[in-house]
Amino acid sequence: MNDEFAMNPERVRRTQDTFSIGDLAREFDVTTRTIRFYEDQGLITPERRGQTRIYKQKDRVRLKLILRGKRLGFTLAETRTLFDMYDRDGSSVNQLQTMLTLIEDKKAALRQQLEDIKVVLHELSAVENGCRTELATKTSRSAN
Amino acid sequence: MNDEFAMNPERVRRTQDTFSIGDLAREFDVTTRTIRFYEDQGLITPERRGQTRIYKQKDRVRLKLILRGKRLGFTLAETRTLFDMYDRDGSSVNQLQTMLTLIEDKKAALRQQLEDIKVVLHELSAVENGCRTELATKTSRSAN
DNA sequence: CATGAAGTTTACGTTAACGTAAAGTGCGAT
DNA sequence: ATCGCACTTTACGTTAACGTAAACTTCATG
Repeated sequence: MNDEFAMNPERVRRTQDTFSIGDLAREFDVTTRTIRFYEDQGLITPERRGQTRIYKQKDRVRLKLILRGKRLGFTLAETRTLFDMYDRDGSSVNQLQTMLTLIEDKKAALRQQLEDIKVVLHELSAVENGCRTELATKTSRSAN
Repeated sequence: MNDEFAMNPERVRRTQDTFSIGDLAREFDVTTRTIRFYEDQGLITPERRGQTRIYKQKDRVRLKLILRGKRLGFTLAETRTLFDMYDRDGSSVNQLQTMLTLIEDKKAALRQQLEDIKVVLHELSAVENGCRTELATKTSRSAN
């Protein structure tokens, strides 16, 4: 009914199959420097056409995963470990278990952080009350 | 009744009035390097007897305050600002208000962090569930 | 053909709070 | 006199994830 949803590959290009570094930078709102850095760290390995990097869907997905991992608190090294496992054995049970372990660790660390923050918030409130009290004293003294 | 609680200054020394850098390091469980670093940053200014640093109660209190500030998420620079204000005007209302502002900022940041952590914890749980589901699939397949 | 946008490499800079190594001084005790 | 320990200074190293600058190439377009 709507041409926008036609699946005919001759008439509608739903997905690009290659991307420039700039394309990805714009799409994911990161700098090209960042993307090259990820390559440096062995997280992405785009093809080359001469000097120029050619990114394919696989690379795009990886970038998305890296960014997602970051949001979840994974270091680049951790994400790379996961990628490496996937590369060595795409359907590894081991890999999934490693991921689960990693997730558990992160969750434990975050729960600890959460507790710490709560404690510090209370301490800050205590100090705040102390300040207000002292401030009131000084203000009333100067008002006398 | 107990000599340990006698207040006669001739017989019982309740408080030291000077400390070596090692004394303080031990008491607060920091390295001497740390204490010298604080001095470098202008947070403490002990006297000298030749080369040797002589710390007095004032310095000890400051160190305690620095460490407390750290626990509360204050940077050394922020703590220094507070100290500077105190040094210029020991009973400054302004100084208390600065402190209150700082505290409010920290609290706001922490509350934000708290929310972020909660979100990430949920996201992690979601990914975790995804992993478990996939793992179950693979396991059952290999069991068949 | 010149220009400008986008791409490339190399490599040092950033932030915070120290760690660590190197090399020397001071002093009480043996 | 010589240990040995505590103390001193100076200055580079650490961590993570890029930022930034310099200097160059490639390509499409006017």
